[in-house]
Amino acid sequence: MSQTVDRALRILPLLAEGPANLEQVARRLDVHKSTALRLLRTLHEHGFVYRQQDQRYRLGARLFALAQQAVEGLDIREIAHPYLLDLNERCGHTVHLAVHQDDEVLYIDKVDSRYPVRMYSRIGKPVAITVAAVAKLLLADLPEPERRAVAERLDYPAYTARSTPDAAAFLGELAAVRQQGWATDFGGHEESINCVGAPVRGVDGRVVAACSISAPNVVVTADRLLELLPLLRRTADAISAEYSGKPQPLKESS
Amino acid sequence: MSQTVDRALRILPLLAEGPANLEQVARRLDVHKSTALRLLRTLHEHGFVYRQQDQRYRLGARLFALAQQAVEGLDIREIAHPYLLDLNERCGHTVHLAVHQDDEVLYIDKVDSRYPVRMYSRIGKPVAITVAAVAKLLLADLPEPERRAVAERLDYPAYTARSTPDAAAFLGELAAVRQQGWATDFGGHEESINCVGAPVRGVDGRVVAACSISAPNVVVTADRLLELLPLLRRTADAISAEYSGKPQPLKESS
DNA sequence: GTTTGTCGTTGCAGCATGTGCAACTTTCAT
DNA sequence: ATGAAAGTTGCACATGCTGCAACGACAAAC
Repeated sequence: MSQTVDRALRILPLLAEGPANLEQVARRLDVHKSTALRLLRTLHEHGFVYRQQDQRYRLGARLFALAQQAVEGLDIREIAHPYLLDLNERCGHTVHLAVHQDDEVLYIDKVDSRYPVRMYSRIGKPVAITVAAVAKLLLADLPEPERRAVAERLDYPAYTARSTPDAAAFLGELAAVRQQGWATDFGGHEESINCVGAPVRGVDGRVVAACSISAPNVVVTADRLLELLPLLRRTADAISAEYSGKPQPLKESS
Repeated sequence: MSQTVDRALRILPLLAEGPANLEQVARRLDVHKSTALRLLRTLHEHGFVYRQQDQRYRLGARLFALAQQAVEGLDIREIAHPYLLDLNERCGHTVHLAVHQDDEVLYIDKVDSRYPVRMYSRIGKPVAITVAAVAKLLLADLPEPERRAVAERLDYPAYTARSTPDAAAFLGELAAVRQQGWATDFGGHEESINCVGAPVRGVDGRVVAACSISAPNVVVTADRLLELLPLLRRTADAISAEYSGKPQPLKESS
């Protein structure tokens, strides 16, 4: 739309390929040297471009700083919330969003079931880390040594007969979860409550959060709950896309 | 320099603080709404800016992708080389540059001593990982569980009486190195050779490489070698700065 | 030491391009 | 329904961007 800005922005991906001097930039933009010079100067003043000793231009630190600041400033909860509402709208069950921090997995958002039977959980409350689907997803993404270290640090309370018994079993389960890209908790925390979860990933592919659908046996069986998996995964992927700033996440596709 | 581009670029840090709508952007740029709209559209077309459901603008994925690509494309060796030459020029000793990969620490560049007595090392050769100063620097920066895992995987050959004896000693040394920001190897590999090293860091502060000065006892004592530490650290910091694309790394200051 | 070539930089005239305005549309709250 | 608030469009004007050509700096070639 704006010719000048358009040209300036085209310089950046060009420099991302590797350093380039003024003439190369001018040629690839198909503009006069002096024009390229002015654009580069402007980019330089803003720190987006940097000039190394041999006078060639490179991408500058500002770019990295910006990207980092933007990532830090992102609030998953804010972004995810409308999607969680929508998911709850479609399936009717309780929906959770959780993140990992300091050896704990915390619920940071929740949309209650529309059915009269609710499950006990609270925003800000640590989840049962050894059994919850969201916890498995978040821990499964850790690098191997750290995953093992955490697993060995944890206690394994026998909430039910189906609770994860020990670190070895937990690590095995994490490997499976990592592999398949989703997780379940069938009565591992409370005998009558089942749960499926899917990961939310950031730009770099790392799992930054996990969301889940939970429902008691009396409302849906585990099998029926699993049928919601595609919907859940689509939702998680949509949140990931928006969180990563992916283009065209607009719902209007006509 | 270029008004249009300048305005467009000022939008980015503004959005890094958090999402903003058209009017807010226009107000902060002190331009008419329609002007801001055109700039945002151009940024949008290039993927630098992204529009979330509530119509507010955010930084887009392109920015992250660019930053990442730029980082990957950076060749430490190419950037560091002139600094290593300069360092060698000033101190006269052998200078090394090393990186960490796959449980090994490799020399990737070397400038030979000006003294007749050379030390044995080759570019591309794995260093003695349990004793070398550069290895300590690179491993000390790993997250705790991984550091421990690596330390326990290693063998601890007794090259000399002063070689690191076992994993516990190594981890202790790594902790100290991490703390002080530099490392030494006094006769741990070859009885008569000493070495000081300093880390090169990337934008995010992580250690991406390490450089060192090595010299045999017959040329300088360990004490004299340590006097070169400030020079070495300045060099490493200069490489870090350029590698991170920091502004004004031009030697002309006046 | 001069010449030649390459590349970055500057000043300027002309007009393409970006600007602000005002009117229109859309969205949302009341 | 009605109004306000925010986004969008078309247009006339002149700002500020463009390309040119000339200059300067530097290095290589002879």
